[in-house]
Amino acid sequence: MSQSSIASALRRDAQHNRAHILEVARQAFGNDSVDVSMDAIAKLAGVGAGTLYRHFPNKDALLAALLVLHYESLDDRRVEIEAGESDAGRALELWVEALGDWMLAYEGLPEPLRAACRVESPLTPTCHAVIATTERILKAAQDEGLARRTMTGRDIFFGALAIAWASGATAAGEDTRNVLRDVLKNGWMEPKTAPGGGV
Amino acid sequence: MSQSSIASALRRDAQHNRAHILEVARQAFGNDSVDVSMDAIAKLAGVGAGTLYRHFPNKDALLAALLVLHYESLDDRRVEIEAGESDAGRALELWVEALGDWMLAYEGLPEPLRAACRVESPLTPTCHAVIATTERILKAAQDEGLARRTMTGRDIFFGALAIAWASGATAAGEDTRNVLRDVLKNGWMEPKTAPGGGV
DNA sequence: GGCTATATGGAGACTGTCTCCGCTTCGACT
DNA sequence: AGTCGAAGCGGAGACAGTCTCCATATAGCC
Repeated sequence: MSQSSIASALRRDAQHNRAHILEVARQAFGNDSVDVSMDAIAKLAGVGAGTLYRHFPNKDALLAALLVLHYESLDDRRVEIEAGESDAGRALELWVEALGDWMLAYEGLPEPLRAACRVESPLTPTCHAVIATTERILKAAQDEGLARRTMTGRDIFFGALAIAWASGATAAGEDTRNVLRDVLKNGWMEPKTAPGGGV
Repeated sequence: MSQSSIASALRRDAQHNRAHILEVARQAFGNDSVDVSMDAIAKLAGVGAGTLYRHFPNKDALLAALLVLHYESLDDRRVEIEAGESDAGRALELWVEALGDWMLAYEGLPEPLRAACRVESPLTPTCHAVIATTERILKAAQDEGLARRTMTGRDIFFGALAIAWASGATAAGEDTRNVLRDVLKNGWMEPKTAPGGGV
């Protein structure tokens, strides 16, 4: 009874529909890509388009709701990394890896994420949260001299996003993905010896 | 008269229309982005949609025709670089810079370019040509020990493309673009002293 | 000037996002 | 249990984009 106010704000049938739509969308986006049409999702969920749009006013909102769920597991991973890894440099490395996987939870996801960083969208808050976390983990590494101060959390976020976009979910760019990840890593790592080319 | 066989294969009015459409499209894509609709371009050019599609069977084909023109100036730049720069490492650097500009000739261009690398499209040949050139310039740098052998021309192409995509044409990511470009550069440069993190 | 291959333009098929609104159903109150 | 208003539902259809089809118009060779 004393659930959250959100739960009680929705009639029980609506709650069920909402959850069902999310589950169906998760599978549809996961099996194919975010290109699956809203109408198709409505049909798969056995509801009318109106119902779908009542719960999620546009496609980004649906994606955002799905991503918030995913974000929770990303945050769990963050806690895990921060707890288990005392080396701030290694922690950053693990975090960026987790970040890459998160961004590719659904094929085609990088595009709306990028858009959300430019114009307000339902995905925007999640993006900002991820950037802030990246910033924090980066700073810890910087404070220990394990990462250059030339980069910001935002830079790393965009770097990871760009790599996710370029390599996509298809296997086509497996090698390229690994190489670019390595390039990004080298990019933030503090050179052990002489400074390379600065900004 | 003894122009190319292409010219004589088209009636004069068709030649004129084709050229006019190209010019209009160039301006439209340049002022706004590649999102300008085909219908809008047809209207701007004062022709029917049928005429537009007769000359360019789909949007990618139109983009490809435009890009081929741009590719010529990119190739001029390549010749210029190769002639004027004896340092193979510096040549690579200049080439990647030119590459970045070329990829952002029109806002939104990176997306179709990436798609063309995965599935056949009118843009595919141009992409392959650019990758091959990058490979060649990279190899020259590698042979002089100025670039790591861990990267391929394809990797650098995708790296540049990813950066172009992430920073877009809008000014929003000016800093990020520069930082990422630097990261990419550091990524291919042979470390002067001790080897950093390997693959 | 006549004729035919070539070219044209725009209606409309198709697909996708999203809105609107008449009808249904839940569930609180009696 | 029965009533009833608010919450929810579904799907027709508005709108925008890509691209096709074909009746009509035109260039340019005779």
